[in-house]
Parts: sequence; structure tokens; C-alpha cells
Amino acid sequence: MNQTQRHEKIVALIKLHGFMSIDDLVSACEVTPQTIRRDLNQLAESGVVSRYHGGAGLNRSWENTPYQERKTQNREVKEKIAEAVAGMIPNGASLFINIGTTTELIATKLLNHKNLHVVTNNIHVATILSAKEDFSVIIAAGEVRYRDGGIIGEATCDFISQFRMDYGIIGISGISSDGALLDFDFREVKVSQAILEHTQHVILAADYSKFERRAMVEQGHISQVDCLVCDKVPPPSISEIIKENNITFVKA
Amino acid sequence: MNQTQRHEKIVALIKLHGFMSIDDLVSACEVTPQTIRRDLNQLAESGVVSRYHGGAGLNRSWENTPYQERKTQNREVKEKIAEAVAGMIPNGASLFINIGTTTELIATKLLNHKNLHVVTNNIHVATILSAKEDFSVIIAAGEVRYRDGGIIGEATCDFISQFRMDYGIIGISGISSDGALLDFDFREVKVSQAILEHTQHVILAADYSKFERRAMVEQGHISQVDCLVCDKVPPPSISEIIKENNITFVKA
DNA sequence: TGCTATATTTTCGAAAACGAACATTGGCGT
DNA sequence: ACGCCAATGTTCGTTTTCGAAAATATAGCA
Repeated sequence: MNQTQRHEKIVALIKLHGFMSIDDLVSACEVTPQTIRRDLNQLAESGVVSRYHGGAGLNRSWENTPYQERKTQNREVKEKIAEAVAGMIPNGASLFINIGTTTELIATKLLNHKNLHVVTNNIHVATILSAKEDFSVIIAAGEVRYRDGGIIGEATCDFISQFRMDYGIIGISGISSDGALLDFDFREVKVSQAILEHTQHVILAADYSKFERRAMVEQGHISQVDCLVCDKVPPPSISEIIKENNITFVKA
Repeated sequence: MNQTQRHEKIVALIKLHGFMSIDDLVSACEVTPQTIRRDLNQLAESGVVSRYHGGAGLNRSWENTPYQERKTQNREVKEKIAEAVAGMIPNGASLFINIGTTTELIATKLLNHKNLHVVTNNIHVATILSAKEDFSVIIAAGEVRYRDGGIIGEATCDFISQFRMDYGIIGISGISSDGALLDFDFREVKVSQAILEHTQHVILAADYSKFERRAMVEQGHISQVDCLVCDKVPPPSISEIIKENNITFVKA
């Protein structure tokens, strides 16, 4: 095996496992620890992997995709919201889960449930939940958006419209003070609307920062929602709308 | 922050990053290296993470799903086949990619191409390829099979039948000596048939072990294929069929 | 063949990480 | 207040890993 080939192999192994110790790589490549060290140093130099004492792991820069960053924003808060939402879903229920970092977190919290029937247009949610043998996970068709793994488009809407589920879990980009639900991509909005229309109980998961964010496309109105889960009590204008429409508010 | 909270935080960080060095965790948790060491040893003891010199990484047991194991079987051979197949695809082409460990590997080798249009029923392929901004990745709808991330079912076939692509890349479970293509799941077979029917050039990627494997469901016949990529020359009976049908054979 | 460049192994002292033992802190119940 | 116990910090000798340098192997070329 050539040096270049070995480098490729090492990178592949690290990408597969997340981390490889020197010893692991020694037995995988059948060369001396020193050679592996030299390889790792070179690969680290060129920025392909991150060097650590005893081995090497995934490159740090990979974390810095905008999407991954968003994922760590407000993580503590989002986790609490996610747990609260997961607690509202009974075993055996059928549910929609749409695009969003929060909804993805909710998916991980649902892994201890049993016999859920899930329809989603989020490829990451599908991957997470398909690990459970007793879940039936159905993914919508459409174009996969590269930045967040969301599936959008007309085909997606048509597909979703075939179902009628117990729960719909949706995230949102922003909520304006008059209660309008806002998003950035009109194709995603269509999908969300389809979910809203084909669901018994709609649960909106939104951390407080969403009340201060503007977005371009109107997705619907908070009055279409049955339950709002948030980390803080929303601003007065929203609170009033919630009361008027008998929306359950859950503070995580 | 108490010990339990810190442990949770450590596990979360490791799951997020794949690997954390002692130093990283020290600055993240603001405790002594020794405390982190103690924590990591406890967590490693209870099997939550894997301990390494200088830090800790994701648990090894995660790799041992049957699917992940299959993925590393014959890896060297499959990589060569994958590279050969990827080399046959021109930039800007449209292609189907179906379920299979080999096809997944092919997807990773396609990452250096430009402007591909891909339709797939493999959730892992979709995840891999959606990382490229200039690709359009379309995923089929249907139920996600937990063991390999394949999407199958009637809806999947209908969806695929809407397209007409340049290339179809398919894997296979087994090939019998009379040239029949075999698989284990009849729902998957339907999808493969749909792909065969809606593709200009069908490329079959199969390592030699497939010629010795039996499977239950007949998916089609090797004569439907335009090109076979394999690591060795197939057995005589197959070679004859290949010649008779003018199938291109590529040895990786 | 002999020369040169590159890749790899071997060797070895320095630096880092390790674990064990001991000291300190901060609840918690009596 | 007192002692108890678990968690954390501190110290120190030991083990592991590191990287530089020298020795060896491999390949290409005159």
C-alpha cells in the first residue's frame, strides 16, 4: 500500500469512526506507529483531520457549517423544549415531524418511545428514528436541501396530504407580534401548511428567540396551533392571542 | 455544576464532536484534568463512551450494528469497484442510485463530480450527496427500513417511475449461475425493477462474492444490465451471458 | 551497477498523560 | 457543632506517546 492510499484509508477510517487511535491505525494499515504519526501530522497540517494525543479525530472545521452551528445555538434551552414535547407524545401515536434543529432534537428524545408511526420531511429525523426497529418511519419525497437536510417541493406536499396523523410537530423560523408564523423558504412553508391541515393536534416548538426574529414568508397563524412549547412566557401580544384561541401553553 | 450534570455534558459534547480531548473538556467544564479523567473512566466503565489516551470518543459498540459490519466487509474490493463506477459517470449526468453498501460507497466517490442530478431511495446516499451544493438530490418517498436506510414500498416505485435518467447504479444481493439477479426483500425488488425500466444505462456494481450467494426473490436478469463492474472476471456461465448480450464488463 | 530521492523503520530522550495516594472542600444527618 | 461521606483538587512517580535523527528499504534513472 502506497502512502497516498494509506492517507486515504486513514481519512476514511477517521470519518467512519470519528476517532482512531495510533494503535488502531497501526493494525489497520500494518505499519509502524511512527509512520502513522507522520501521516497524521501531515493530514493535520493540511487540515483534513484533527490531531490529538494518542490518535486523530474528525476535523474541527467540519463543525462550523452554518447548520451545525445553529444546532448548538441555545442547545440547553432547545433540549428542555424537546424533552417537554417528547413527553406529550404517547406510545403508538402517529406524528408528522418537519424541518428544524429543534424538531431534530425532539426526534432524539423520542427514541425511548415505542411503536411510533412517523412521517417526516427531514432526512436527519428519518435517519435518527430509523434506528428503532419498532418504529415505522416514512419519509416524504422531494429535493433534499443541502444546508439542513430538509425535503421540500410540490411532491413533498402531495405526499404529506395522503396522511392524517395524531400529532404534528413543527418548528418555525420566526413569530411576528401579531401571531403570524414566519419562515425563509416558501417551499418549506407549503409543506408546513400541508402538515397543519392533516393533523389532529399541532404542537409548535419554539424557543423564545423566535419571537424576536423576522422572516419573509408567512406560513400561517399561531391560532392554527393547538399547543405551544417554549422556554419562557411569550410577549404579551402573543399571550393574548394564545388565550383567545384556547391554545395550550407549555413552559419547558 | 454537579457530577451528574457534568457527565451528561461530557457525553453530549462527545456525541456532538465525535472526540474530545481532556483539555477541551477541562475548559468546557472548568474542572481539573484529574476530575475529567475520573469522569471519563467512569463513563467508559459503564460503556457510554470509549476511552483513549488524551481524551474519549464515541462508543465502539455503535459500529457493531449488522449493517455497519456489512459495510466494512470486503471494503477494499468495494472501494475499487466504487471508484471504477464513479469514473464512468460524467459531470452533469442524471442518475438513480439504489440501496446497498456498495452503492453508498459509490456515492462518496461521486463527491468530486459536479452538477449531478441524483434520485435515490437510500437515505444514506441522500445524506452524503446533499452535502454538495451543486448537486440536486431527490429522495423517493416511502417507509425507511431500519437496518440499512433503504426506502421501499409502492409509493417509492410510483415516484421513481416519474423520472427517466441517464444512469442507474444498482447493487444486488446475489446472482445465480443462469444470470438471474436475486434479492431478499420483494419490496426492494419492485423498486429496482422500476429503476431498470427508467434508465438509459444500467450499471450493476457487484463484488465477486455475489456470484456465490443465494437469495430468494428474483429481481430480473443480468441481460437487462448495460454494464457490469466487478473485482474479478465472473464465472464462465455468467461470462457467456455477458458476451451474448453485449454487456460491457469492467474489472475494477 | 551505482546514485539519488522518497518512504519507512529504528532508536532514544523529552514531554504529556496516567493513576494512586493524600489533602481539601462542601453538603448532610445526628 | 460534630463527624461522615462523596466530590474535587493537589502532588508525584510511572507509563505512554511524541518527535527528531539516524539507519534501512524501495523505486526511479543515468
